[in-house]
Amino acid sequence: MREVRIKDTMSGELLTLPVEGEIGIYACGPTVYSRIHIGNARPFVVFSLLARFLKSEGYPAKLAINVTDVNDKIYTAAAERGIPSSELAAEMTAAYFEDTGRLGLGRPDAEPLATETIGPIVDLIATLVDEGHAYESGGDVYFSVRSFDAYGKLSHRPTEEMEQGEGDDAGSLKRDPLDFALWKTKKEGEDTAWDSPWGPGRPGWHIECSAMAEAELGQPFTIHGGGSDLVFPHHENEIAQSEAARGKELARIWMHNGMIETGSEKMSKSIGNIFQLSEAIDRFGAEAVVAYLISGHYRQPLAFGEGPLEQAVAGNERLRNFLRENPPGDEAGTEAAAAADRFRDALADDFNTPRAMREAFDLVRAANQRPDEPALTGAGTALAGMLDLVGLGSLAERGEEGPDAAALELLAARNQARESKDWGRADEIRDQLAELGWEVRDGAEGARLVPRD
RNA sequence: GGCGCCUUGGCGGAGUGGCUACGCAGCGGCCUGCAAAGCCGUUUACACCGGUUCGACUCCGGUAGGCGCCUCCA
Repeated sequence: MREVRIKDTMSGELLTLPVEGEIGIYACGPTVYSRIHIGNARPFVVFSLLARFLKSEGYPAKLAINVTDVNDKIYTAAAERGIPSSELAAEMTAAYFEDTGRLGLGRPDAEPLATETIGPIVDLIATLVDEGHAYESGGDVYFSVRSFDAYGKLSHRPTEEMEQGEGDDAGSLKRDPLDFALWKTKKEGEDTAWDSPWGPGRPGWHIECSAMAEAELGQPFTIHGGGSDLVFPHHENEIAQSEAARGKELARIWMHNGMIETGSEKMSKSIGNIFQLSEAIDRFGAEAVVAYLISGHYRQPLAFGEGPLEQAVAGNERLRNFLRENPPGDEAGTEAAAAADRFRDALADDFNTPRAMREAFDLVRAANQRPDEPALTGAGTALAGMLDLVGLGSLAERGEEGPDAAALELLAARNQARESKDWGRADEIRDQLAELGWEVRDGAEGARLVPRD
């Protein structure tokens, strides 16, 4: 079990994960009012792979990624389409599961829905009211920010000059402009509501995460993550709610991923420069999308464009080619094993995926340079193990189907043509094979057929 | 205006006080009937100006430009 360090947003320091007890990880998932874009996919990939790595190191990690399925935006989007908001939310939740499922990374250990956590949400709000950290006003319930002294400790903002709301007209109901809604009374045109001690309504934006995180992971848990745009106000407010209610820390480490940018501007549904995850997978494939998302350090912004995606495709092809020639199986030699070790070291050091990938590519080059080096036997085994850790294990999988009889026949005919040095005929057959989806590679041991993309 | 971050070679993107990141693309070469794959070489990368230092891309200060959050947002 390696010592794993993660940069904590709150303290700005690298903190070491505890070796005792469960590693609870909560990452904020999407609000499902439309299909998710590739920026939304970044935390899903980062935290899924982090949990996978920790488990492989022997840490008892549990990953929870929520779905926020009740929200103003959902009402608005549903009204535009003229369908019930619950129907839109269900549709988009299903789309989210499908789109992220196509990444081939499996599912998080828990994926709670806000609408299925209403009980704990109401209880949490009631506690805050009882403790004097929240108050009812006109059927709404607001959190009293000034009742929580530590407010601002995550985002390091002075409480002066702050004002928040969800674009509604609740201003007059608040005692203080800093306060934010925990519970919103049912309004005209809204088609979902739950009973509560303050009348029918629905949760505010931040409270659902506090409740779901506690329900799934207890409090405190180890890592709370999400996009860097959630630091304020979302995560700041989660801290205020949870810590004011329970009198103890919410999470030990705050881990935030950087934004994906198009033309140096962040990808955002409200800006409209979005690229849907499903579209990216359709065009470049899941492996390329995953490779792209781990091509930069999780905390840094990542440039988006066709170039980077195409580069990911090409890089994957290099790895796949190597694995075709060096299929996993043999036990890894010392040098190959050392590369795998450094790969894991990089991941243990603030989850540095680009540095880890360097080890993968370095290993490929070394093994290609010195194919007879004993220390590099089993390089394919080592490489496949590394790639599996970052969700690219499929690069090691052999094509599901070998060449069919027709292709083999053509290949044999081409071999004959080559023997008689009938190059024209040989090239002609090569073109025919290409049309059948096979690329011919002539090597020392004869010609091979490799599936074309 | 407040808080924080960034500026690396054609592109993406790591990293370190003195040593080739890596990948993609281009160019040249090796191999090859040709091609593919692979290998080698290559295009003198670290925004600018000062400072600290024997030595800075890597630390400090400033300048310019850019970004994020402060309103919904991964």
